[in-house]
Amino acid sequence: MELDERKITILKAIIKNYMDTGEPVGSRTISKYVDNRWSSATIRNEMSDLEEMGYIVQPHTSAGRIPSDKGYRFYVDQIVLEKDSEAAGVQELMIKRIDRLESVLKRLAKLLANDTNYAALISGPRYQQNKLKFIQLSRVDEDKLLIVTVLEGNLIKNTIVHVRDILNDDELLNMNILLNSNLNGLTIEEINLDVISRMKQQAGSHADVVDLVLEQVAEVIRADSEDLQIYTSGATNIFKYPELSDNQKASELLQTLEHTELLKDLVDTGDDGENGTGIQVYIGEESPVQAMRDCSVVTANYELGEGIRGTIGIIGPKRMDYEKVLRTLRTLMVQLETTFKKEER
Amino acid sequence: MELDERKITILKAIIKNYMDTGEPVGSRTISKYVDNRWSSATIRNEMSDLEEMGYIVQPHTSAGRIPSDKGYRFYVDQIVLEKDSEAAGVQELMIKRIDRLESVLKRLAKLLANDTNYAALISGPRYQQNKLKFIQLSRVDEDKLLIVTVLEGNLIKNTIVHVRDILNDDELLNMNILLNSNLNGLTIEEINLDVISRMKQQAGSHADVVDLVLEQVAEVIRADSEDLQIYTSGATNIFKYPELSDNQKASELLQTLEHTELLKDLVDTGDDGENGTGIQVYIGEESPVQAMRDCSVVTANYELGEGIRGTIGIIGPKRMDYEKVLRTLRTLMVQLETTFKKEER
DNA sequence: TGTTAGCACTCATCAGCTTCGAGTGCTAAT
DNA sequence: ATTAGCACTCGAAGCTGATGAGTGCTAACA
Repeated sequence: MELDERKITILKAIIKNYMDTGEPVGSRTISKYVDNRWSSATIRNEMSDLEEMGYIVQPHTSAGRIPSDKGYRFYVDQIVLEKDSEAAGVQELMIKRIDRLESVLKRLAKLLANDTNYAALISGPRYQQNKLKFIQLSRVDEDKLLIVTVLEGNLIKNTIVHVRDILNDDELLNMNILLNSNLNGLTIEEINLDVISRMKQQAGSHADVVDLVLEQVAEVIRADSEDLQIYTSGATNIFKYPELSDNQKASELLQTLEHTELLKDLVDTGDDGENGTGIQVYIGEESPVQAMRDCSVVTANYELGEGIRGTIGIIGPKRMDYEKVLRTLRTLMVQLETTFKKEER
Repeated sequence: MELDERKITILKAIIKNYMDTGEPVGSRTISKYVDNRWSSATIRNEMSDLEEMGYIVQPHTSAGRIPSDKGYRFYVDQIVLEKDSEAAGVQELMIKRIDRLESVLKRLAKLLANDTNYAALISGPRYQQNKLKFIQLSRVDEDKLLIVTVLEGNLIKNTIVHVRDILNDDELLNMNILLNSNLNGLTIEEINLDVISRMKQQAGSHADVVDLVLEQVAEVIRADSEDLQIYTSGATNIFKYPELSDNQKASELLQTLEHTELLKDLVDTGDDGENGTGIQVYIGEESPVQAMRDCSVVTANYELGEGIRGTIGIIGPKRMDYEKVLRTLRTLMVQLETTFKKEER
């Protein structure tokens, strides 16, 4: 059987209606929706066909129809196809003054959740190869040193360590020079025994400080590549959609959103999306996360230059407003990139 | 009417039972619970009295009784009274290696939620008066400076700024000396026009760099005192308690836990608790947060020395295991303090 | 041949009803 | 003062029938 013009019109009408109401939609409703172009009986026949073809399903006999995963998939593909070239509409999303990337991401997730009324998820950037850019030792107390480690991509980490061996100002300056001249531009793999022993030799009586610093630096880099940061926001938005908010499902979904380690499958994809936009849509069972099989998930990969990449995602009911979500995500990508570029200037 | 020995025994039995089951408890149950010391009829008379005195309520006629807020209050006061001197039992709570305070707090919240099966809340420390301890400028790129600001209490903030005016190494060194000699030990209020103009004068041709740095420092300090960090964990634990997990209540509670600004009333109290332990128990309506009127909230204030204070809290059903929660929180305080002291050494 | 009107049928939902059992309050006996 | 007994209450659970939205099928129509 072929998906002819009329079937497509009816299918779209069903999906649109279901998106609005969340209720199964019947043949009479559709008949009215298309200005009685066809009677409910005709619609019924077509619906019967559409069901046979797998685009819609009946939750139970003599209820209206709701779109199946395949139906949504068709709809989404249509949208992506039709609207992709269209200029993204102006959004009122505003990213204000930036302090730390982390706080931006958190705020962004909140904005996104508010704007869409779905749950939002955002992963902190992962850095491909962590090259050391800069190390700075400073004394903050008599016996405490502050180690500031700057990695490629201007990722900054601080550590305070206690030292037994107290350096005077000149020694500290020399130590800084020593560290930077030896370590700058190296990845953690490149800091081998050879480098270390050379540094220790140069450090002379303060070799143990070198040890201490290296240990902390290694720690910092490891910690950074290990735990992927994921922030979520608006998780409770799911209560706005009856089909998700029965206790069993809501509980499961919220628990998943709370335990970010369960979400890493969503942000792990280096995939650029089927159409090169970096945007991916998972409908129902397509989702890699078990608890989201009754939802749709839209993810987008952002890239802030220098190989710093992360993911933004929206989790909502299958009847989510794909058009809006896709539009919002696209706009956001652009905004995030420009804002960040301006910041970096 | 007096709360005699028998009434107390019965009241405790009711509360204990209700804590276990979450169901209203009837006279026969209590009669069995006290090894038939009294018959169900006697218990009924006593329960009638207890109800009249306000310690228990009937959710509806011919249901068993459940403790009222006043009943719980009595119970908690008893526990605090009886067990306060007792040495806190050994806890398996372990705080491992510390990197940043923030991550410790997050992990702590998670631990706490797991351990208790209630929702946990933890507020980052607020610093009473933010004195500048140390400022360090470093060049990270040709035209970018890293400003590391260390506040009293070793709170470290990083900012990267773009500079038009490029300093060479010597100038940078001098700028660092200039900044530190003028600003160290000052609170933000103390950085007045006088100080600023003096610094600009000393900076000579690089006065605009001073402006830039001061602006960022002011920003850092303001941001820090403004937004109180609150982390929550285990919010979905509330689904484990039927009396909290109907859709209406669960949704409201989870939304409140998600919007941390609504929680600040819980952590705002400089109060040390009625008995000087820094622990406070809010039962039902006593809670300052509207959405928690069906819960109990236990908060504890921690102090990491140098006026750095924050709050840890547990949110659970009114029938929470107060004894365990109080014990856990007390132990945690001690652990947090010692771990942190060791870290600071 | 495609479209439509009509009709019998299905099934979720809801209100009203009954039954069941846990639990109470009261009274009279111990 | 305590207890046994009994009538009573009320929520929960199950059943019933009415309602109505929606379907599939058939026969008539253009």
